[in-house]
Amino acid sequence: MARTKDKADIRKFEILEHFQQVLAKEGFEGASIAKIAKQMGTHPSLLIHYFSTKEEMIIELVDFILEKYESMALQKSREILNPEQRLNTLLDTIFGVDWISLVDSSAFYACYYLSFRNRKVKERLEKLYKRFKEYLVNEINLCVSEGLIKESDPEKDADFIISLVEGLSFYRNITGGKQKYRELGSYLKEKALQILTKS
Amino acid sequence: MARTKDKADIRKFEILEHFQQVLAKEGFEGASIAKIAKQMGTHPSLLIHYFSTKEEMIIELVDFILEKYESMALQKSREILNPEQRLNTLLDTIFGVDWISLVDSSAFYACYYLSFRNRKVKERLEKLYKRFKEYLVNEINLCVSEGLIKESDPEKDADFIISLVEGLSFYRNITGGKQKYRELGSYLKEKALQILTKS
Amino acid sequence: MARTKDKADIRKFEILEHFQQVLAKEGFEGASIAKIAKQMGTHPSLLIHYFSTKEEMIIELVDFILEKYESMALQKSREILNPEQRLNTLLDTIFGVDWISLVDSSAFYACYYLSFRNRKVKERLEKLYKRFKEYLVNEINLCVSEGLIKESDPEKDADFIISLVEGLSFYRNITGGKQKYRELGSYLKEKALQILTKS
Amino acid sequence: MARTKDKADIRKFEILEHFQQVLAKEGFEGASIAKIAKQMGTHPSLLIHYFSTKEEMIIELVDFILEKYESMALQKSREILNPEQRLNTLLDTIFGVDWISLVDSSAFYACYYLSFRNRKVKERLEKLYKRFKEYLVNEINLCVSEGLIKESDPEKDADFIISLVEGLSFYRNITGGKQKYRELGSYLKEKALQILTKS
DNA sequence: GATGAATGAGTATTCATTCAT
DNA sequence: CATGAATGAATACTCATTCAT
Repeated sequence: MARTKDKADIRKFEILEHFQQVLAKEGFEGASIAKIAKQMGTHPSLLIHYFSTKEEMIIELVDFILEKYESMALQKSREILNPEQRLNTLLDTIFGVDWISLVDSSAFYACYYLSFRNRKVKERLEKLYKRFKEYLVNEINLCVSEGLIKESDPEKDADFIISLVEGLSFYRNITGGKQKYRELGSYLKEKALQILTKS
Repeated sequence: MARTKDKADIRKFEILEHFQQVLAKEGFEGASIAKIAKQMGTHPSLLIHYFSTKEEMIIELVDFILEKYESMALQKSREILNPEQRLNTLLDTIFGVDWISLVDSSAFYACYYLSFRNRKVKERLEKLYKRFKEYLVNEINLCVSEGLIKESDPEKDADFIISLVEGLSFYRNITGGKQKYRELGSYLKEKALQILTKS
Repeated sequence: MARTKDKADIRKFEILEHFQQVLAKEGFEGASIAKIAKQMGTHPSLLIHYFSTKEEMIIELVDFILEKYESMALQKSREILNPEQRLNTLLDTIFGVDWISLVDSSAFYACYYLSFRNRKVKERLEKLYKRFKEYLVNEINLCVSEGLIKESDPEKDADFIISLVEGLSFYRNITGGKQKYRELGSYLKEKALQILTKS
Repeated sequence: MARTKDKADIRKFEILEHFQQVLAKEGFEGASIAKIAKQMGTHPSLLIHYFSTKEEMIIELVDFILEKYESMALQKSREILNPEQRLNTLLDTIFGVDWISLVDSSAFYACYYLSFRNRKVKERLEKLYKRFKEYLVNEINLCVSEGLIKESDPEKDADFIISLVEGLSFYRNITGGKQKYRELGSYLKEKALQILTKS
């Protein structure tokens, strides 16, 4: 019978949304409490009131961003039973435009860059990728047991796929637009499939 | 008999070195002129004397870092004539530990993250990767003409390799130490070779 | 029953008072936020808290000074009905010591000098003198209708009086003390009266 | 047989010219050595080289400006013998546009404002007006002895004229353009003549 | 729960000036 | 005669945070 979200949570959510916006515009150096407050039309002390510290605010923002990143990621393929279709859909998803576009690239790399100096952030990222890898390993094992993939070191192949996906995402911000990204994405997906199935 | 560097250049170089150090320790938000000066044992005004603006200092730092990144990168394979050995050495280099360790990861991703909001930085990164890609395309074409690689879309395969390399570099900072990196690196290199040579 | 001034206004007033003091002592070049704060026994950031910008602080100071200048200026003569007495009192006031001493000369000329480069300040000064002139024109017209002054171009005569008054004020700061000023003031008043009444 | 100006004097002159320009644009607060140097295309240390101190530079600038102000001022009437014409020409000059336009108003009032806090500057201004007054007293006495002016307190009338002239100059910068100034100038001149000659 | 006054350390940059060349 | 490296204090302003209401 509990209210699922109380007022404070809503407020916090609202603040984090604005934080992310300012972060995207101004980078981590420029994303000050004052600016976030200004954009919200409140006073800096309100933000402190809810998070007590900027450090804390940052940590919660990181969670906020990474949760977004993960939440929608691997839904689609879950219900498909045919292993071939299932693998295909999975790869389509992670090499596709939608996923990467989910989270503002800038915000994601802000977290990544932050992880170099902030242990808590680093831990969160590690967990995220650990879960991602586990998921992939599971999927690969499934394909192996179904005979779709003959021989594989699932651990290494999962790493391979993650590397490829992240490389794509990294490279995207350097070499241009959505169209190029889409093309390269489907090329890489093909290669990943080749490697997995040795075909 | 000309002086290769005059006093100012030496000083600037020195300042940029210290800038990079502080950047690695404190991140972009924390790398203030005052801190850099303090670490050098000088006054902030001296840094301004040489760069007049922090913005300018940052741009020169980006050049400084990216030049380092590029300079040593692709030397080794250049003199090897045997195409098979040559390709092998090239891949060893770019998937190896040394290259990526050349530049402090944090500094490199600082540049990358900066490129989201700073056009000049973005342009510099784009150029860097354009040159990298051109180099790879050349090498692939060479292998094709020598019969080592049978069929290839060199443009796309270059993109593939870069993605894989950058993915490795990205992933490295998340999943742990040098040893793991080395293993994953050589696994990815193998896969890259497989894809190129269809073996 | 409303509070006539809330805390912020009181604080602002206090700050402006101190600003004016420092201005008188150190001139515009020397009147830094830090010095004003120091004299108040507070921190520079507090002043910024209330005015957000030095520019804004200056504008409010100008208003502050000019309002002082205008407020007490033309009160005395207002209630006198006899036109001769009334004109006399008016001239006594504006050529007298009290009025000019009201505002620190230095502060007033600081505003004047500032008006050369600051449009807002210029506009405020223009308004001040426009009102002053209108007031004088009215008075002259009154004297004309009462037969005290026979022929006059009220506009030009108002300009004449203002010029004389401001000339006196200007000249005062150059040629010495109160006593001399008082003498010259009453001499000029006499001449002004002569011109107006053609006697 | 001495060179009338050596190189140093020319350089100093050049510097002071630029100083005045910057002063007009930026006010005293903004007229820094660095900016003057920049506008000249030299280095700050050069200015210091010639004036050793900014204080000194300012004093020399004040002399520079006030000399300009005085130099051309009272030339025209000097050679006229007919006393009526002579007085008339004198008044035309000092109430005319040319004189006041000689020196940039802003620069002149910069000196005036500076005199509040700088004794040396104050002394120089006092001398200037003392000479001005002496000159006027002489002229008035001349007119008296020639019968053109019947009764006068030359000292006070000189003060009267100076007040009027300075009032005009002050008022000008507030109420608008050259045309208005010209009109008011000739009106005030007329009044001055009236007062002097009691006509 | 929210506001805003207050603090004090911090920011990039400018200042006049000194010194060595 | 001129340059420019170097200094150190000063500038306006921003920062995260505390506190009282």
